[in-house]
Amino acid sequence: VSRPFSGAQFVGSEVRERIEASADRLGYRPNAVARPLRMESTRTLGLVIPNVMNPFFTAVARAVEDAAAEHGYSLVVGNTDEDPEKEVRYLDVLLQNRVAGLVVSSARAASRLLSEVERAGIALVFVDRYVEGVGVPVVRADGRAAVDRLVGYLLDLNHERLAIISGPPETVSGGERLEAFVEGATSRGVRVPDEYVRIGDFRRSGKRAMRELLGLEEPPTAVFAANNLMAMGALQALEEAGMRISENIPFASFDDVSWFPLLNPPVTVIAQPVGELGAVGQPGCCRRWWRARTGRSL
Amino acid sequence: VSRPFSGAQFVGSEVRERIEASADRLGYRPNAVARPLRMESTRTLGLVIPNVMNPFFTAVARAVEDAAAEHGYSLVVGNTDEDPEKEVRYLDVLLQNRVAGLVVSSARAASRLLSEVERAGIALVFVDRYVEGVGVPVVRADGRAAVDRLVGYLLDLNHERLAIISGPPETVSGGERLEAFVEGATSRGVRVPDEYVRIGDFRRSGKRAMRELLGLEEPPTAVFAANNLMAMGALQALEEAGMRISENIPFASFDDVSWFPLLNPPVTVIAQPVGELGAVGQPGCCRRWWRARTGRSL
DNA sequence: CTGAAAGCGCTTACAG
DNA sequence: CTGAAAGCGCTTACAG
Repeated sequence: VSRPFSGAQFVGSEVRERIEASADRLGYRPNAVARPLRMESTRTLGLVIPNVMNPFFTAVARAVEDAAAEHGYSLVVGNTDEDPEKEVRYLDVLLQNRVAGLVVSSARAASRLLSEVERAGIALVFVDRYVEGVGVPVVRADGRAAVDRLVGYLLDLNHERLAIISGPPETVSGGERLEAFVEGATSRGVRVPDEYVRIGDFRRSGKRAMRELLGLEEPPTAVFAANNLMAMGALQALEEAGMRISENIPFASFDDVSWFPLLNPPVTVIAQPVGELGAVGQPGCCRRWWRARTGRSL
Repeated sequence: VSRPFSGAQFVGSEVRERIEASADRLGYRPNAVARPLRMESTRTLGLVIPNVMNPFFTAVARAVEDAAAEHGYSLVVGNTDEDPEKEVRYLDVLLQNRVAGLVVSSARAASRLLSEVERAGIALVFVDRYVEGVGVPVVRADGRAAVDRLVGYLLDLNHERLAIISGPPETVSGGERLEAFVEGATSRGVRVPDEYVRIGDFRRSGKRAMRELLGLEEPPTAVFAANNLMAMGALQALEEAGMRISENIPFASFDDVSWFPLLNPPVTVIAQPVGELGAVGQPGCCRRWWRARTGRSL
């Protein structure tokens, strides 16, 4: 009975018809749970991210789900809230469920489990953030060049007092963007003083950071937020201070967000090509993504 | 060997220790795929929504995932793009995978499959949109009272030319909001002329609708968009026309969005308590959600 | 081409 | 308390 359902096996047309008729009549639906037990491989993928509510990861989730569905895979999603413990828990459940592959944006503490994943030979890809020492492909846009160009752009606008609301420098994206920002300025002969560098958390910290910047004796004349959430907090602080973006302070953000254009004048943005994410590893893709190979290749 | 792993069965402590030691040494991880084959019930839930990128559904996805995780369930997500065919495909895959339960915001064409789900005794709940004739609990905020209050608010502001960018009237939310809007005005002695009622699609249509409204000989003095996406389009159109929200045209939206407060002056909003969604059906919850019982109870 | 059978990794009566 | 065994629904050699 199984044969007509499991692809092109040898089945006579008479038998096939008889089986299909009965199946229809009985409302039979193959049990996808039993199959992998025999096949040793599920058609399920896991996505572990800090939080879908972050627009960047919303887009990631959509892109990954699309790509998964296209290939007949289901996507299980887990939100870690940057909590290493939750990350471990999700990974463990996913491994117990024998997912065929894993897309992870790691809170970077689960390296033990992740090495295990690697050893188990389960397909694993990092998005955006990765864990040092786990030899696995990373899919992320390299922001260096973009940040550098942004700095040039701001300086061309005659804003010499450049401030950055940075992510944690010990994270890959945080460090990279901060470094590129400071170096971009320095290389153009502009110093970024320490008080113009506010270290944030990539989350809620943007508001406080912007307040602090506005409270300085000599506030900056342009501000760059290193991701979308901090940008949003910073914009709130500006709003509260009664300042217009870009009229008073030109404002730039890493990560685009659908509503930035609605602000007047709009925020300057470094957009990551998130929609293409799902397609990475497929033919013809993707010049704009950086595929770091710290080990195994994609 | 199974016993120590599957809850409080009778196992001697000596045997238990021996087993656990070996398990540790061998890196054994129970196979969660094999279990339901015997148990007849997975610990997986399915969420089928139009699109996670819609902020309302992003919040739904997060709330449902949280609730699922809390109870030890995994969440599989599918985006239908309002395409009934995709909806059927997702539901079919989910059924094949024998999910324990299903949370669906339906594109309303899959009623055949949904009835099947119902018959199969799989837990099924609709969020926001439901399918007529499928006797299943619906979780949604009833917008009637809120829309009515909004209309009162706008009229109190002396805006008599009220326009609505409505969703499809044949959808539950679309019809309900449109009706409440028109009746709210009428009951207060204000007529809403036909040209102030633009029927949209709950998606991209907001922009065109707002353009049309602005192009009228006598444009409205206040506009209400019946969901977040159309609101966004409408705001774009306002922006393009060089108009400030609320200074020129007070603008209201169904669904809150995190960035509305950043607009100046902010959009008036009818917020749905999405965060509570995951908690519905749990003790002490939720006065603000409407649990329609078209049949079986939650 | 087709039927009968083994086995994937669990859970759970069943006997001891 | 513990071991041996059946059976969940598939897939896939194997023999006919």
